[in-house]
Parts: sequence; structure tokens; C-alpha cells
Amino acid sequence: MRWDEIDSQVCSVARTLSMVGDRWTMLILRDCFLGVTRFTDFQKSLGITKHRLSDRLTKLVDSEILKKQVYDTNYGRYEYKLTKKGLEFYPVMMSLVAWGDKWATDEDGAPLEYIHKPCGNKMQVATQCNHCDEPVTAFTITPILGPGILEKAKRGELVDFDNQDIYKSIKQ
Amino acid sequence: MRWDEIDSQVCSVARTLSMVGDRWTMLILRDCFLGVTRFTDFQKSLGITKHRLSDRLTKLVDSEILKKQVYDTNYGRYEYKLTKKGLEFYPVMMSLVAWGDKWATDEDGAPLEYIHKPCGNKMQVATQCNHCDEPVTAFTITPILGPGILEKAKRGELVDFDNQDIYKSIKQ
DNA sequence: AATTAAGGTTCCATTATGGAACCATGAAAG
DNA sequence: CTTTCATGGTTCCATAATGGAACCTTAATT
Repeated sequence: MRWDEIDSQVCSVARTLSMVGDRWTMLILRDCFLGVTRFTDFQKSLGITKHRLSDRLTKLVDSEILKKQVYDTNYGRYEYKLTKKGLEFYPVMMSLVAWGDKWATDEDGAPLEYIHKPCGNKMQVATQCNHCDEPVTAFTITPILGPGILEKAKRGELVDFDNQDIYKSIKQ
Repeated sequence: MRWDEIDSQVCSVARTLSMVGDRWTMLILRDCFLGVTRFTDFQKSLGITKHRLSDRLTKLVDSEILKKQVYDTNYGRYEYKLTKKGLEFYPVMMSLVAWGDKWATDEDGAPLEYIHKPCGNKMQVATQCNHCDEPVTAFTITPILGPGILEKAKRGELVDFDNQDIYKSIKQ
């Protein structure tokens, strides 16, 4: 399977990664969440080549994760800003940060820290169950088939439905 | 900058993505969290070529995100299992799922649903402040320089420290 | 008139990836 | 006891993605 075919998979991770899962795109989004909006600033910050950046920004705009706006009409200059869809990617970004701060820093510690304005504390994100507020872990969750698969199976659209039996609940 | 140099950046997202940020690796981890452990099952599930899978699994083992264990000594067969470091990547994965379920599904809905065993509910993950339990959004957080940058700046190790002024607090 | 800045595009060499074929080990089938 | 099958790979080659440098366009500044 070629990478440009993975969005055909019935999987939210696969479909999400088809938009943001290549080299550079998530780093561009990181910069967006740090307030970077302009082509040149992305380039300085990332050290990405211009045509690659141009290509990635265009794709993010096509995916409606970023929007391109003129910010100086006389001058014809643009800024790239997060849409609602893009802004809601923030939990993914902060989860990456939390993991990286723990598992991918040197002895100096976290490069950035985050103040949660409403409570004023230095914050780390906690990923919790929206019902009981307990932290989620891989061992406390059972995945079950959802409508996105079951409805298609009913209509006979899932060629590889047999593959589903590869997936088992994960065990300690 | 080439991709294999991004782990030199003082940024938790960049360093994390240097391990898992290429095509395929996060999809392999998704499968790990769904209980897939064997070479052939990864291949069936993902449709990835064997040498690419082999390369990715080796890199994940080198990063200590997966461990390779013999599960049948007579037969000489292996399974790839998440380490503690790997298991703690779960919040990233579930945040991706949550985003994808909202922004990257068709009209049928979510492909998989998740039962939170302790409370028995169908769950979605909520990403919250670990102090006040409020949901975090990009607009309620102010990033500040942390020790990972400040200590290096003190020691004069940050060549591109000027670039920091590209980053502003994000505004609505 | 020349230089600078923003925001790109074009060209080409290098690197990564996909597809197919092949290989080694041990088990099972005939 | 020879063939076939399953697992878990590696090798080879053509195609696709990426990096680096040069160039382009518009408008402002020196």
C-alpha cells in the first residue's frame, strides 16, 4: 500500500495521519500553536526548505486545518492561521509535549513550560476518561467495533473484515 | 535541515517526532495498542512492505518504545511488545483517535469505540489541566521558556536563541 | 539604481519507499 | 523422506519524496 492510500482505511488514526502524519507537518502545527503565522518565520524556525514548506502549508489549507489570510493588503503578504479544526488538534500536540518532556529531553529538562491561565499553575496535560475523570491507560480500555465499521460490514463494503480478528484487547 | 537532524532541536515535539514522526511508525504503534505483536500481523493489518516494517520495528526497538521477545523458543518466533515508554504513548494515540473521530470520519461515525473498564462507559478522552481539571485549549495556555532552554542559554550553547522571539502567545 | 524583504517556484542530486522476488528455519502433510 | 506451508525476514530495482541551491516577482528602502 502506498502512503497516499492510507486514508482509505477505516481508522481514525490512519485518516488523521494521512493529513498530518508525514515529516514536518506536525512541526509546522507546533509552530502554529506557538503563534507562528508567516512563511518566513516557519522557515527560520524549522529549517525546512521553501518548496517543502510551501507544499505542506498548501496541504494543511486544503485539509482546512489552516486558513491563509492576507494581513497586509497593500503589501500582499499572508498569514497562516489555525481553523477550528486545527485548534482542536491542541490535545494531540500537548500529549506529544508531555511524552517528549518525560522521555525525550536531556538532563536540563523541559524546553518549554506551560502556564494554565485560568488557574495560574505550571501545567501538564492529563488524559482522562470524560465520564469518571480517571486517567486512561492502555490496560483499562477495551476497544469495540463502532458504527464506522459495523455499518459498512452490514452493507458488505469491508473486503478485509477478517483482518479485524488480528486485534485483541491488549494485555499486561 | 535534513529530517535526521531534527532531534538536535531543543523541542520535545521535534525530539518525539524524530522517533515516531515518519510515515508508518504511528500506525505501527496504533496496532500495538490494539494488541498486535507479530511481524506478519502488522504486515496484514497495515499493508506495509516487509523491509519497511522490518526497518521501523528495529528503530522502535532501538528507541526502547518496543521490545522484541522470543515467544516460542523451539520455533524461534518473535513478538514486539510495548515497553513502559511505549505504553505511555497511549494519550497521544487516544488524542489522535478523538480528533480523527470528530474530523476525519465519514457519515457512519467512529470505526472503533472504547469502553473504559473501571467505569464501564463508552469513553472519549478529555485533555485537562492536571491542577484544576479544566479542559485545555490553545487560548488558555501561555508557553514560557523552561530549564531545557534557559540552562543551555546560560551556558551559551544556543546558537539560534534569537529565533525564540518568533514565538508569541497565540491569540484568538 | 541597487538592495532588502516576503513569499514563493524551478532544477537537480540524494534519500526513502513500494513491489516483487528470494532466503532460512522448522513444522506439517503426503 | 520429499514437498509444502508459515514465519520472519533480506536483496534488488524502479519510482516517489526530499534537500539544497538558484532564481523569480512585487513592493519598499537606501
